Formats: sequence, C-alpha cells, structure tokens
Amino acid sequence: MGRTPCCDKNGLKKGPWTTEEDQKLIDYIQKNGSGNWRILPKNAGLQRCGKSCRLRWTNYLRPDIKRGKFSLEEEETIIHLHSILGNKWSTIAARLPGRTDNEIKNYWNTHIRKKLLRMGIDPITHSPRLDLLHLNSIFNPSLYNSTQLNNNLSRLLGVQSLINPEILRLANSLLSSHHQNQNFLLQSNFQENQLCNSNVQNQFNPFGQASLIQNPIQNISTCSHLNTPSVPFYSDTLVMQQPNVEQSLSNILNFNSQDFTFDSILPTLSTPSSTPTSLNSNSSTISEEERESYCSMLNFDIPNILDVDEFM
DNA sequence: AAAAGTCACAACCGCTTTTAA
DNA sequence: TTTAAAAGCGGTTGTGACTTT
Repeated sequence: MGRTPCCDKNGLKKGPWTTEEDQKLIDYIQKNGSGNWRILPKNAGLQRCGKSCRLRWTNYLRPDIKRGKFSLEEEETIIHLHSILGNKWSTIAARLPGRTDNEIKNYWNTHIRKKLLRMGIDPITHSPRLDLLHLNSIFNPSLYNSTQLNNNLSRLLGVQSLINPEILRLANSLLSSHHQNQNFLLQSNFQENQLCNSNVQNQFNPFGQASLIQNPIQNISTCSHLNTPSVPFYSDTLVMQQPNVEQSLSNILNFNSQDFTFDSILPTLSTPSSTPTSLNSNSSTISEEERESYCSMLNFDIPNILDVDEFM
C-alpha cells in the first residue's frame, strides 16, 4: 500500500512563522538533519504540517541561502536564463548559488519584468513588444505618404500626455529614419522627448554599461554582455547611437517585417474631422472623457498602444 | 495625521512527478 | 504493479511596510 498521511491537517497552524517556530525547526534539523518531513513537526514540537516546515526550511531558514539585494550580475544571469528557459525557476535557481526558486520568481515579478517592459521588451518572449511594433506600422513609409505620416504623428502627439516618452521618441525616430526631409517633425517635441527618454534610459536600463553590437547575420541587435545572439534586444541605447540611427532603425524594421505581420492591426488612415479643444493647447493633461472622444476619432487603435499599466 | 494606494515577498495552493510500501 | 503520500514546482495570495494624497 501507499504511505500514511504526512499529518492531520486539522488544527495545524498556517500563516507567518514566529521566531520561536523558526528556532524549533532549526534546532531539530541541526540535531536530526532535514528530510522525513512527515514526522518532523511532531518531533520538533511544531503545530505545522510537514509541507509547511519543508518550505520554510528550503526557502528561508537553510544556512546556505544568500539573503539581500540581487547583484547586477545575478540579474543579468536571470534575464539570460529566462530568455532560454522561461519560467523554470528551479532550473534558474540551480545556476545561482544561494538563491531559491521562490526568491528568483518574486524578484522577476517585482523588478525585472517591469524593467523589461519599460525598455520595450516583452518579458515573455524577450523580443520587441508587439504594441511597439504596431507603432512601426503606423509610421511605415511604404504604407503611407508624407502627409498621412505627418497626420499620424500629429494625432499621436495630440495625446502625448498619455504616452510613455519612449513611444514619442520612437515615433519621432521612426519618421526621421524614413525621411531625410524632417520638415514635418515637431522639433520641440522631438528634443523634449529625447531629453526625457535619456532620463528614462539612465534610470531603467537593466544592462548597465553592457555594450550593444550589430549582428551581421541576423541584421538585428544583440546584447554582447548577455552573449545570447539568438535573442534580439530592442534598446534605447542602440536607437540613440549617432550617426547610425537610420541604419539601426532600419535593422529593427527589417527584423519586424521578417518575424511579424501587421495585417490584422494595420490602421486605415483618415484625418479626424475635429480635434478636442484641449488638444490644441499646450495642456499637459486631458480628461478621460476627452481621451475617449479623441481616440474614437482615430482609425488606428491608440488605446491598444497606450496600455499605460504595461508601460509604467 | 490619517486614509488610500502601492510594493515586496513569505507563505500557501494546487497540480505533476517521484518514491516507498 | 499498483497505490497514495512525499516531494517538486510554478502560480497566486495575504499582509506588513512604505509612499502618496
């Protein structure tokens, strides 16, 4: 027959462990070793189930656990391994001595995931985010003439208070990369957003001083620091490098066109018949009602691009 | 100063795989 | 070989600390 139950679940304590409980568990394991979790709680004088004791020991009390802030190297290792393994936290933890799968999982969800999103990288695929690619399609010169592109930019800038500066900079950069003649660019916005974006970059770039190189074969960018040529990275640093901005953006667009299709999300362009009053002023904010009203006039899906929660 | 909102993380839940009887 | 608990694992939640309003 099978094993006997590890414990009677009735009457057992749940929730946070007290220092007294921790000490009982530590004392028992120091004397008797870990394992045999079924009988451990009773012998150690703990009103906990064996599973709770095992998790407390493996995730928190084990003497070889390294506590404290993750180093940049550890963070880069996690990002690298996650790009290959996905959410295989225990496998990732095996490559990081002293770190538990639970700790790495928590750190990913609370820190790294958000950093990648801010950089325009999808934390699941480790590729450029599809909503940013959508932006590429809106400013693709092979689809629209200069007037239409200008209209698109104007409309996007009209709701700029809702947009992450990264989006605005990318929009401007895309247009400048496609057209030598930048007359239709709103230069003040461009400069302002470049400044804003450099601040964002300095604040959030998780790769620190990692250098970015061009991959001549795939014609996309990869991060040499991570040594993962199969995983494309879209980077602020790359886009802002001078004087090869146009070439870099062209590479990104080439990568996009090879790997994604935009048929389902391509906008049909037409100029809005009117513009909400507040959008004609220099106001930095608009109301929710105005936003909805304005977005409803757009034929491309601004709300879809501007998933604020995802960007911030 | 208090209330509301946000964040971080320990702990739990539930499913799958492994193991012991 | 079968069975059921233990162990492993990833997702989710509860809660205390901190920040913002």
